[in-house]
Amino acid sequence: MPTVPLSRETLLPALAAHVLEHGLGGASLRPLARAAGTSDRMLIYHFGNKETLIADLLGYIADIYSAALDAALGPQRPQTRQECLARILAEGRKPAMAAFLVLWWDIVAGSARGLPGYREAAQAMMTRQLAWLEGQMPEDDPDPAGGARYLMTLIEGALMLSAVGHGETAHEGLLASGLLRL
Amino acid sequence: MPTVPLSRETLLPALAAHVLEHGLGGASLRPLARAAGTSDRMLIYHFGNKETLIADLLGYIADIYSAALDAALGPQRPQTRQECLARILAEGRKPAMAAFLVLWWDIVAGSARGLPGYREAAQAMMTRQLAWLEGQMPEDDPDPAGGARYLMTLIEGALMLSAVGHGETAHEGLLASGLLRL
DNA sequence: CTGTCTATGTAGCGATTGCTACAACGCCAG
DNA sequence: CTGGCGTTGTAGCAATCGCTACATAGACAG
Repeated sequence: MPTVPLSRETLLPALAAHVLEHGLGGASLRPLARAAGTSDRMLIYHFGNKETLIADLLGYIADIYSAALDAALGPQRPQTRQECLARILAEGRKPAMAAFLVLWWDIVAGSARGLPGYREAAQAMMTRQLAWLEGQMPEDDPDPAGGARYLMTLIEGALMLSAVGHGETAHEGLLASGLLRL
Repeated sequence: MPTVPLSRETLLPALAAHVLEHGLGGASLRPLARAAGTSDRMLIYHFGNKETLIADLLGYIADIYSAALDAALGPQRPQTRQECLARILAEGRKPAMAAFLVLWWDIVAGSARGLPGYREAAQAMMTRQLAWLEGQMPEDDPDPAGGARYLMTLIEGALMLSAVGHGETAHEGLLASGLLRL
């Protein structure tokens, strides 16, 4: 079999798969290299140092996240905000999203702490998600921009509460808001 | 000067101060010990191993967080949900909360990843915050329990968006929700 | 053929990791 | 006085960390 040439681009998918499974915190060069079928020596050679490797990796992950979002998006718009919210929450409950979400909180934590590259990647993902959400707002919505931001705030809050075992709290809150029907 | 005896209880405040400044990710025994004026040797002696040290530390942090919440709570109740939300958001913007929030995202990430002790601590803090929020709901509120959960979801969403540089998005969303006045 | 440039393997550096073996200290019971 | 018990210091372990020096191999230009 022909061996593909190593480069940033060919390495990034395997690296992304590794951090999706094992997280960013414990991501050290040798395990990352093993996952990509190469050596720590070559990771440094191609990326210069670990910091830019992680930054590049986060950028790549932001890209594939956007692509996944586009793929998951059906062409049909919801008729109401309630339907829009319910559809997105259902998306977040899919098993394929679970690994992404776990990694997401690593990125949020890194962003809050100011680690290089984290905030840019997190911001890019949120910007993309916001644009997607705006496009998903009902056609007759009186304030699609504001509504999308409102839904976004609720969604992220619900995700966070779920991450700490308070999913039920978020669910009850959404019910009380009238945006979720029983 | 009399040296205070070392124990879990006397060590935890110094350890908490250290992780508040430097985070949980890079918290290793020797720096922790230095911050507490002792040695890694003694940390293991008193806590058994690092895992239970971190778990105990998270429990302690959850406690001081609750105490800080109680201290910040004025006896007067807000008259409206809007006032309640505004007051809490203002609380979250205080500089003293900044270090706490950075650490908080570490805890959320650990909880999402299933690290031992993280979910319990995060859940405890959220439970406490929810109880506090319920007590803060206006006296004539038609649904204090649901309203508190609704506000909580919005608040946590706003905090998360702020952590990734989308504070403006959350602000506009809250304005659109009608819960925040200009 | 020769030189140069890119890509890669091998080996190792000094630092740090969580943790432990061993000895010594002070205390209090007998 | 003695012996055990709880506490602490010193030293060190094997493993891992990010990174580098050095040699080598192949491709390609002159």
